[in-house]
Amino acid sequence: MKTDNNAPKTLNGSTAESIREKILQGEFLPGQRLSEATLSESLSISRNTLREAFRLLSQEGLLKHEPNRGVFVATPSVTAIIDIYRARRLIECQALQLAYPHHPAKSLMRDAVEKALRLQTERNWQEVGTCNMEFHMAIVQMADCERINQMFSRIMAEQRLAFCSLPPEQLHAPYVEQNAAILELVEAKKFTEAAAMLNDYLLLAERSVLSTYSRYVGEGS
Amino acid sequence: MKTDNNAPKTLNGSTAESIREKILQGEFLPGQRLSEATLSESLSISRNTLREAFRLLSQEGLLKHEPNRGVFVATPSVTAIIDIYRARRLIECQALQLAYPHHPAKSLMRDAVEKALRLQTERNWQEVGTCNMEFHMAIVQMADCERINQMFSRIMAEQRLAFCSLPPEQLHAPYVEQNAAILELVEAKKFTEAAAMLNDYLLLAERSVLSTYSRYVGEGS
DNA sequence: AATCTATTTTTGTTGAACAATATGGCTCTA
DNA sequence: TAGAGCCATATTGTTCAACAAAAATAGATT
Repeated sequence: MKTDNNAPKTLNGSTAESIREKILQGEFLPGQRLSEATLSESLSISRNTLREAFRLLSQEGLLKHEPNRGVFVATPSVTAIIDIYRARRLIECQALQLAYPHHPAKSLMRDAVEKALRLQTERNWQEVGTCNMEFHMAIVQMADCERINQMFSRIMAEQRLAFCSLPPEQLHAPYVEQNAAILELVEAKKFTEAAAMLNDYLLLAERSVLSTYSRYVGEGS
Repeated sequence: MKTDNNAPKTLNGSTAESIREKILQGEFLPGQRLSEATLSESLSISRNTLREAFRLLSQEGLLKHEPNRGVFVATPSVTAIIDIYRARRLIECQALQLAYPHHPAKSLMRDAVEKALRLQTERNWQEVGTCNMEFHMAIVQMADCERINQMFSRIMAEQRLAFCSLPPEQLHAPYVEQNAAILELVEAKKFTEAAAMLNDYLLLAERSVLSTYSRYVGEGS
């Protein structure tokens, strides 16, 4: 087993990683403008290096680059949320149908569900959300497709960004049991039923997120 | 109708566009190393600007960035081709199943098929290949999902890159009729059958490409 | 209040410089 | 001859200072 040495080897790479983290951690808020002068000084790096990191993150969808105006933390709009859930339904449900009985990702699903159940009793919603993401990431891994995995993790990062503007409380709570139910169907090798349930799950989640979103935020661009 | 002003407004953006074009046109060959000093001089731009363009294209998958070694035109390996076709089957077939009768993308499919049939008689394989790509792009657009469209066009760019190393002759020829048959099923609103046929089509295409590939190229990394 | 102009700020781009890392060739040794 | 270590070289990574170009701001004019 090789150590997955994914650590960035260049300064612009590690800078991108650091900014990515700050965005997902909520330190940089959606819509916020990131000034080259200010940020490069506060990170003690040159403007050029920072700009390279910006290009990396823009292509990932976490930053939005407006020529001659600056880079901004992406602000998921209502249409973006709809689009994200549409992509998720397409990818996740199909991945689940392509699954086979003893796929290694199944244990990842189980781990995620059990961990979520545990953390739910502690009311640790932040971590429950992470488990939920891991669960769905595991579903996608069933398709055994590297490119799909990669695009999906980007989509989930974008969605996580949308959640930043929302109250974290019960957003994930009702879904832990749903995940458990889906896992049960998978373990019973009823892949088609599992996919159908997942589809309903995602439709419901979308409606819930959208209504919460429109209550807390005005309108997306 | 607004003019889709997609033209890059910055030099690093237009540089990326220009390099992208040269890669897809075969001017830059897979595996080739792009020297910062040489390229920046031949394009009459500064190294820093070129590096920003490199970061853009690396994230698109057209270039591979190896820290401290340089950037190389991506070289699709056998495993990459397998992965690409797996992603295509997942996305395209599902998009086709999600289609509805009067979707605007259907006319795009028809245009692509008719144009391909015309160009086929002229033995213009280069353009036939482009039509084939447009046909499959149109299929994906049936899903009405911007993020899926975007990732798919990246995947197709990567595949086109793989085709650069291959003789262009009959790679697309037998598929024009297949596309026409799929279109017919779609127009007859038999979406599930169309998806099934597309799946077979892609499995066959994968086998064909792989055998051609292994005949012309040794082994991927 | 709205428009235009001038000022200021910020981004875009450049060139030179140096540090850090890989490359290639060299010698030395076994 | 094959391989290990070492040096010179080339390339990438990063910084800095400067200026051009575009956008944001403020002020003056109508």
